Amino acid sequence: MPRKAEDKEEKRNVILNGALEVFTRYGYDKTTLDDIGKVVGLNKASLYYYYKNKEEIFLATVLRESQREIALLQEKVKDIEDVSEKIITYFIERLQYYRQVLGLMSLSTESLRSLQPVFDNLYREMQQKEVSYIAGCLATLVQGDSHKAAGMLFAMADALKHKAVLESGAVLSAGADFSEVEQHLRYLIGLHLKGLQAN
Amino acid sequence: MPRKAEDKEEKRNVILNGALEVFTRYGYDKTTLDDIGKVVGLNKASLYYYYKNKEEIFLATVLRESQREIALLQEKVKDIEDVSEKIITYFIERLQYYRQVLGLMSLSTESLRSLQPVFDNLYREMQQKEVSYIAGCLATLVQGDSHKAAGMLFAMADALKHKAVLESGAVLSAGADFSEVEQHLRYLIGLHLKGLQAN
Amino acid sequence: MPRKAEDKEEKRNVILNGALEVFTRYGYDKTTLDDIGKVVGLNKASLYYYYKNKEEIFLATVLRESQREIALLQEKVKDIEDVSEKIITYFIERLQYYRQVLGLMSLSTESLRSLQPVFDNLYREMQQKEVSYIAGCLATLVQGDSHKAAGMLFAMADALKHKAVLESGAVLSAGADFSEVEQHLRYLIGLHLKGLQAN
Amino acid sequence: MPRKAEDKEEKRNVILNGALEVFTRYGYDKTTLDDIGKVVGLNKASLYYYYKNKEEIFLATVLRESQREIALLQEKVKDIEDVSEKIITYFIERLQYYRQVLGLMSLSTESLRSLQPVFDNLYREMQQKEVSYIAGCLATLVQGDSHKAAGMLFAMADALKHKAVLESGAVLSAGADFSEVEQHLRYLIGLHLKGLQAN
DNA sequence: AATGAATGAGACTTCATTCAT
DNA sequence: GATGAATGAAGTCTCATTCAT
Repeated sequence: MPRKAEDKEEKRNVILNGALEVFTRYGYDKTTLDDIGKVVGLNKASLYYYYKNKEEIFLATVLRESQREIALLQEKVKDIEDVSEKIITYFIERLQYYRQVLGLMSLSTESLRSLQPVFDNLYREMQQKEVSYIAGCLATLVQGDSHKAAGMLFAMADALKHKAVLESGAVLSAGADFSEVEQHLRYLIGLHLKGLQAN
Repeated sequence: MPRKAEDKEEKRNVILNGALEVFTRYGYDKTTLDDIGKVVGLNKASLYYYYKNKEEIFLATVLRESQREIALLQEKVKDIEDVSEKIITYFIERLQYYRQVLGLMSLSTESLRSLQPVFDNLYREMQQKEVSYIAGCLATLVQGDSHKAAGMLFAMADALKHKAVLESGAVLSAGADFSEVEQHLRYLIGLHLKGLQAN
Repeated sequence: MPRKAEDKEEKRNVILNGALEVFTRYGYDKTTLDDIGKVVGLNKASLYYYYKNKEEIFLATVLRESQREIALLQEKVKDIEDVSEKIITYFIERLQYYRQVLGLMSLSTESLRSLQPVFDNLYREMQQKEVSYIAGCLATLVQGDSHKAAGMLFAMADALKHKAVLESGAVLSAGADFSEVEQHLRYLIGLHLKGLQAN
Repeated sequence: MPRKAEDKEEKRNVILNGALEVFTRYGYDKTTLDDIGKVVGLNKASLYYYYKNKEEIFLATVLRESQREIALLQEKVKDIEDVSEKIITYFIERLQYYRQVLGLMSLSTESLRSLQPVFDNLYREMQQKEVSYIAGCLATLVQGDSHKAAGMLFAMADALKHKAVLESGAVLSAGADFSEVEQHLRYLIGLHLKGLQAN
C-alpha cells in the first residue's frame, strides 16, 4: 500500500474508533455526524471524505467489531479437544457477541429494516470466513462435504437467533431472551453432529 | 363517569395501545407522532386532543404498562408461602419487568435525561403502591414499622438496579447484565430480612 | 325583532365584550379562539355559530368600538360654539381614537394587509355617518354642497393619518408619531375652512 | 480576527439587518424564520448556522439596535453644557428609544414573559455602560460615589418606565403613554440632582 | 484533505376551521 | 344551540448531505 493510501486507511480506523464509542453510547439513530466528528476531531463534512455516508460508517464499525469478536471467539475455542463440544461452544458464544456488538447499538428493528440489504452483504462475507472455519473443525469428524455441513449449522443457528430476535419484539438488543435459544441450539447441533457422524 | 368522558378515556386507551406498539418497535426517539397516529387511525394533530405532547403519551404508556406488570407480578407471587422467598421472588421478577417495560423502548440515556424529572414523579407514585404491598407482606414477619422496612428494601433494590444500568453504559435496555444484580439482590434481601426478624 | 333573534344578538354582543378584552390584551394574531371562548364561557366551536370566523369577530369588535368612540367624540364636541374649532377638535380627537381602538390591538401591518379589503367596507360605512355629521356642522358655515366639503376634510385627515402610519413603519400602534400630524391637520383644516367661508 | 471569522460576523450582521426589517414590520410573533430568510437570501435552516434560534436572533437585533440608539443618544446630549439639563435630556430621550426599539416590535406581554429572563441579562449588560456614562457626567457635579448616584437615577427612570408599560396594559408598544412619565421623570431627576449638589 | 456554508426533509407543536351529534 | 372531535397548514428546529474553496 502506498504511503498516502495507508494514511487514509489509518484515519478511517480512527474514525471507526470514535464511531464505535458514540454509536454504543447513543445508538444509531440518536448519534449525529457531529457527535462522531467531535470525538474524532474532524469536521462533520470531513467524514464524507472517508466514508460515503452515515450508514457506511455504521456498517464499517459493525464489520470491524464483528471481525474482532470472531477472532476472539475462535481463539477461545481453540483448545477444546472434543469437536462436538468445540462447535457447540462456538455457536453459543457467538450468540453473546450479538448481544455485545449489535445489541449495544440499540438498533431499532425499523432502522434495521432499512439497513438490512447492506447488512446482508456484510454478513454473507463474514459468514464465508466463519463457515470455512467451522468446516475446518468438522473435517476430522465427518466425511463428505464438510463445507456444506458447516453451512447447515450456521443456517440453523441463524434461524434460531432470528426467531429469538423477532419474538423479542422491538429492539435488536440483549432484550431478546437467548437462554431458550441456547438450549435449542445445543440440542440441534448435537443432533446434527451425531447424524453427520452416523454417516 | 358520564358517557362522553368515558368515551374519551376509552380513546386515550386505544391511543396507548398503538403507542405501546410503536414505541416498543421503534423506541422513543425514532417513533414519530405520525407513526402513532397511523396505527390508531388518527391524524397526528388529533393526538394533541388527548395528550399534551409526545412525552406525555410516552409517560402514560409506561405508566399503564408498569401498573399492569406490577399487578401481574403480585399475582405471580401470591401463592408463595414463605415470606422471605415471596419477597425475594418479587424483587427478582421486578427486575425482569424493567427489561420488558423500559428496556424494550430502547431509550437512549440521552433521551432519558430529559425525561428524567417527569419519570421521577411517575416512579414515586408507583413505588408508594409497591411499598404498601411489600409492607403488607412483611407485616407478619417483623414488628415495628413494616412500611419503613419495605421502603428500605426498595431503596436497596433500586440502588442495585441503578448501578447495573449505569454500568451497562448507554442504553437502558436489557443490555444491562442483571444476573449479577440478581445474586446481590438475593443476598442483601435475605440478610435484611433476617436482621428484621432478629429484632 | 323576534325573541330568538334578539337573544342571539345579545350573545353576539357578549362575545364581542370578551373579544375586545383579549384582542386588546394579546393583539389580533396572538389571540386564539380558545382565548375568546374561555372569557365568554363558550366552546371554541360555538363561536362559529355566531360569527363566520375569527376575522369577522375582530371586525365586529372594531366596528362596535368605533361606533362607541365616535358617539363619544360627537358628544364631546357638541358644545363647542365656533364651528371651525369644533371641526378641528373633532378631527384631532379622532386621531386619538385610532390610538385606542386600533392601536391597542397591535395589528401588524401585515395582518392589516389581509384584513384590508373587509376593513375598507367597514370604513366606508362608518365614514358615511361621520361625513353626514360633519356636513351638518358645516351647513351653517358654507354654502354649496356641505356633504362634499365634509368628504374633502375626511380625505385630508385620512391622508395625513395614513402617512403617519406608513412612516411609523410597522405597527398600526400609537407608535406612529401623531404630534406632527396634529399640527398639519390643524393647519390644513383651518385653511380649508377659511377657503370654504370665502366662497 | 481571521478572514473567515470576519466573514461570518459580517453575515451575522446582514442577518440582523434583515431581521430588524421584518421584526419591525411584523412584530416578534408574526415574524417567521422564512420571512427573515427571504429578505436575507438564506434558507430558513441556514439561519441556524449563525444563530441558535429565533429568540437569539431577536435578542441580537434588539441588542445591536439598543447600542446604536444609545450611541446616538450620547452624541445628541454631548454639547449640552448644563449637567442637570444634559442628564434630564438624556433620560427623556432615552424614553423615546424604547418606543422605537422595543415598541416597534409589538411584543405582546405574553411573548415578553418568555423572553424576559434573557432580556434581563441583556439589559444588565447595557445598563452598566450607560451607568458609567452618566456617572461621568455627574462627576463634575457631585462629590462622593458618582457611580452609585448614577445607578439611582437609572433605577428611578426604569421604575417610572415600568409603571407606564404596565399601565398601558397589553403590548409593550408605544401605546404606553409616556408624556406623564416624562413629567415625573423631569421632576424627580431635577430633585435628585439638587439633592446631590446640596451634599 | 479539510471545512465553512447551505439546504431539503422531516420532526414536534399550535391553531383556525369543520362536522356530526 | 352547543360542543367534542378531527384535521391541514404553518411554524420552530434538527440533521444528513452536498459543494465550493
